[in-house]
Amino acid sequence: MKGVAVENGASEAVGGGSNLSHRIETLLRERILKWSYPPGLHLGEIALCAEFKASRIPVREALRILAEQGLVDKVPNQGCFVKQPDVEETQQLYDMRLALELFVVESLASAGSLSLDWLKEQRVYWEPLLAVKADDTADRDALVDADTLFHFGLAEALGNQPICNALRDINARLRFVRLAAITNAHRIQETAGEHLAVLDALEKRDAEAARRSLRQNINHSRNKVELAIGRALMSVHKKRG
Amino acid sequence: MKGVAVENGASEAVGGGSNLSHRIETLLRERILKWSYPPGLHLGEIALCAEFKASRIPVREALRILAEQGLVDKVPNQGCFVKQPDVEETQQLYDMRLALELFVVESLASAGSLSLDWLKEQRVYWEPLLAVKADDTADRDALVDADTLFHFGLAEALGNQPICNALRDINARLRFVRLAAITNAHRIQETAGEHLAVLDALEKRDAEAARRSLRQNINHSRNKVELAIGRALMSVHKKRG
DNA sequence: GCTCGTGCCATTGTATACAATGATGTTATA
DNA sequence: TATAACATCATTGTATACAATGGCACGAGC
Repeated sequence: MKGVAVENGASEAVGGGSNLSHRIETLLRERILKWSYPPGLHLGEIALCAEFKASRIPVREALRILAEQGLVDKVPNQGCFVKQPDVEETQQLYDMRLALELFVVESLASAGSLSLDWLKEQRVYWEPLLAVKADDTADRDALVDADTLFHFGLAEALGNQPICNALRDINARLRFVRLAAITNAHRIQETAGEHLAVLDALEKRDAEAARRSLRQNINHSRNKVELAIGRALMSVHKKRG
Repeated sequence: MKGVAVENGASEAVGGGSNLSHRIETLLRERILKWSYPPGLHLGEIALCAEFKASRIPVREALRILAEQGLVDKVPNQGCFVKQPDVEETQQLYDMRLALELFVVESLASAGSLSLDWLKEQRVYWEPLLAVKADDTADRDALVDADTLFHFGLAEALGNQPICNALRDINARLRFVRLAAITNAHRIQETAGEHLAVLDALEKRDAEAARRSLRQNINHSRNKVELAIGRALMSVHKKRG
């Protein structure tokens, strides 16, 4: 381990990879996802070079990757801009997620290849949340992570790498919006119920029921997120005006 | 300047994008897909620099993109290698394609949003192929293109950009293998029949039937490709031995 | 004969520099 | 005042150069 002597003013430890490109990429992604860089912000290569005290090469690499993942927009001769939340695109990403996950649960139900340990583990997590109280200030980040683990765990159980990768990418593009997906106690209960329904169906190897429950879950989430994007855009506009 | 005696006579005009990275990327992809670069071939940055008379920067970019698309493997401290056809990965890509396309036809059938023009156009193309003769030396490339257009047309009709992009990527990764998918008259007839069945189901807005026919079509294709990969690998091994 | 250390080399990451392209802003003229 | 030509700047693509890391082979020592 070597001491990382070169760091920017915000000297938070960047867990990221070993090379500078990756560190910059991680930092940028973090700031974009946390809205620390507001949507529409111009990300000039030279400005970023100054900010990270790096040359253009690593910055370019980072921007390229973020552009591929859809977190920044690359306008041909003007530079990069922090992606604006886009309702239509978000809906479409949700649809793609739905497409992949429907297939996943259908396959899992047919194959019955889901480990019982995992099923139990998920049950243990979600069942208590059926009775969550309104004023329960549950850790939202933890909930979002658990939700991710639930969905991602299904995909992993199928063992299809391309599908897992695609879902990971979709998740990255949706995450800064999904923070708003689980907002209140009602939605937490609802989510828990839907997840448990999926688990039940998988255990019974009922593919149709699994598809139905999963579709319900994702569509509910999608609807919440649509509202959240509206709010977020409004707030951004307010800040600008 | 080092006199590296690498002469590629391929001075053909590369239609590709305007920048060097993109041209190199296109050339490399072409050669990999055409098996002009055999699987496992080491693609050293410096060798490629010499070959394309470019500096490392564009070459790196090209290699990176190809690595992302899965056409080359990037081994941490050894460089890039032309991807070996991988039966398991191919199967998984087919599964992912199936996942996306099942959702596409299901949605299209439910929404009934497929243009009648497109339906007719596809019918006109595939119906004659039901009666193709054994010795009919149809243009295989044209058939593969038509097949691609059929499947891609469905996705486009749904208008979901992320799904279209994903399918395009999958196609790129499968293409050098799919050339072997439609091999004989029997399979051509079968394919035509399956496609027409999908079209019928979509016209009747029967989502289940559409899913069934599409699944059949893709699974048949998948099976053929599995055999083709086996043959290809065998041939490569023979050449090596 | 086997194992371990060392030095060389390929790969990789990064920095700096230069050319070209397209956008923007300014000024001069009608 | 409006428009057109021009100057300037930001972005982008590319080249060359240097540092660092890890692998591999060769040779020395046990």
